[in-house]
Amino acid sequence: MPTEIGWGKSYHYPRAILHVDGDSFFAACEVAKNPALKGKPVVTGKERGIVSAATYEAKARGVTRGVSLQEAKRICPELIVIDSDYETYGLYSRRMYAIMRRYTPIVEEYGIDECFGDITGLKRKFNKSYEEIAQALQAELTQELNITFGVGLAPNKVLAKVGSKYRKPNGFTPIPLSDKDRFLGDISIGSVWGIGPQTAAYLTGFGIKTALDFAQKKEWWVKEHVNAPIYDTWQELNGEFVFSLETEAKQDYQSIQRTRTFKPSSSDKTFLLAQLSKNLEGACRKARSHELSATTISFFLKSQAFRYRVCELKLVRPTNLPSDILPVLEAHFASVYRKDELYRTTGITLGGLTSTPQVQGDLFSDPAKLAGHARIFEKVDALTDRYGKDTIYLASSMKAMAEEKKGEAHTEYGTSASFAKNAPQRFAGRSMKKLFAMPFLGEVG
DNA sequence: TCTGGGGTCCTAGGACCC
DNA sequence: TCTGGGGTCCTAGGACCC
Repeated sequence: MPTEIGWGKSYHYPRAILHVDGDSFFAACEVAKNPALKGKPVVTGKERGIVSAATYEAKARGVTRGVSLQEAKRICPELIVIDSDYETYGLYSRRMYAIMRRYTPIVEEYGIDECFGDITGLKRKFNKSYEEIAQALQAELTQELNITFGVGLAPNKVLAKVGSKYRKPNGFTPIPLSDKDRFLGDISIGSVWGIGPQTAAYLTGFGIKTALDFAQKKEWWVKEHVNAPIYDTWQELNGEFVFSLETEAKQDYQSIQRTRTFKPSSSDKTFLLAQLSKNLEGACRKARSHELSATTISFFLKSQAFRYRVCELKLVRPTNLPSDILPVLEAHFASVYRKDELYRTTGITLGGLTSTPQVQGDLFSDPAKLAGHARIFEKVDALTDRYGKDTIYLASSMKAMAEEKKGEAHTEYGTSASFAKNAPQRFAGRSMKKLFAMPFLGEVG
């Protein structure tokens, strides 16, 4: 076994994987951005009405993630509540990735507040042990970003994840192969990366309570009782390197989703359609900003009892314009709507994304009209970029905006429910799942 | 954690074909 | 007319992640 010099005991890592995870990242970014907040109980998530992230000062007073702001204020009256600022978080995120890249080019940008790095074989280059490299990285992150990070060092991603969350905040936990069982015995099966509530409950049924219990199961047993991804997780808990690092910065989306939850719940059809219209606007805007077009859409209503009713459709040609999709959505709304049910959430997903073709349309649609719509939404995007979101929105979204925009001036533009007047008949006789949306476009304005 | 929003991937089972 | 066996593709939905 190779030995390492310079950091207490010598440990062997067949592969040296780092995982870095920001402590209370969103809240920490706010404090880093505005040092006057240092030492104070701060939470983010004002716009959502629940706590997204809380500083340790807030946590010390009993504020936890996910509680309503009302409740949080009650627990901690001096609490400072801030709107989420994803632009800033993204900025800090990129700086975190950049610092990791000083040590290795093999970096996976896994999430806004975390990343993996592979430093296998770099001891000579830095003239340091793996542990020392990890600690140097951690120190640089803290110094330069004014945010603390949990750091894990292990032979693979699953174990590195165990390490980064083992001690908080500002923890560093190396998990060498020879020592891993000591750590795995401490953590519940459900807190292993990749094992969610369902799988945890299933495994607990076999008496598996800790990560160690699971790791020690025989391979034949594991193969027989769990699916492939969980089997891979089992292998990593046993020190194998299975999950490789995805170093390509993810650019393309498989799908784009927008959802809205409202209180109180509603069964008002017009209101729900307006919410979906907002969802659609947002999703299409994002698609346009990435030059993507959808070939399928699905939308849903979620009831108070968290029951989903979903409708999925294929589009006859790729598009990223709400004016194309809205009529289709309206035409099929009835398939998910029950008037005696209260709904809490609406949502829409654009799927089958392809890069937007230069010239949209097919043989049967009017190219001039299509180009006109495209131009209108270019203008909409420009206005939105300049003056902010919700500067301008579809008339069909108005009822959704009414509550949020009380008294504020705003602009509306055309495209209304009348688009879809003839739509239902066009689909007569076809089964729900096999419907194809038709490119019926109406006038704008 | 009585529950916000945005994603990805896996798999069973049906449709269709030879 | 009834019967085999096997492959591929797609979809629906489950499960998980941050």
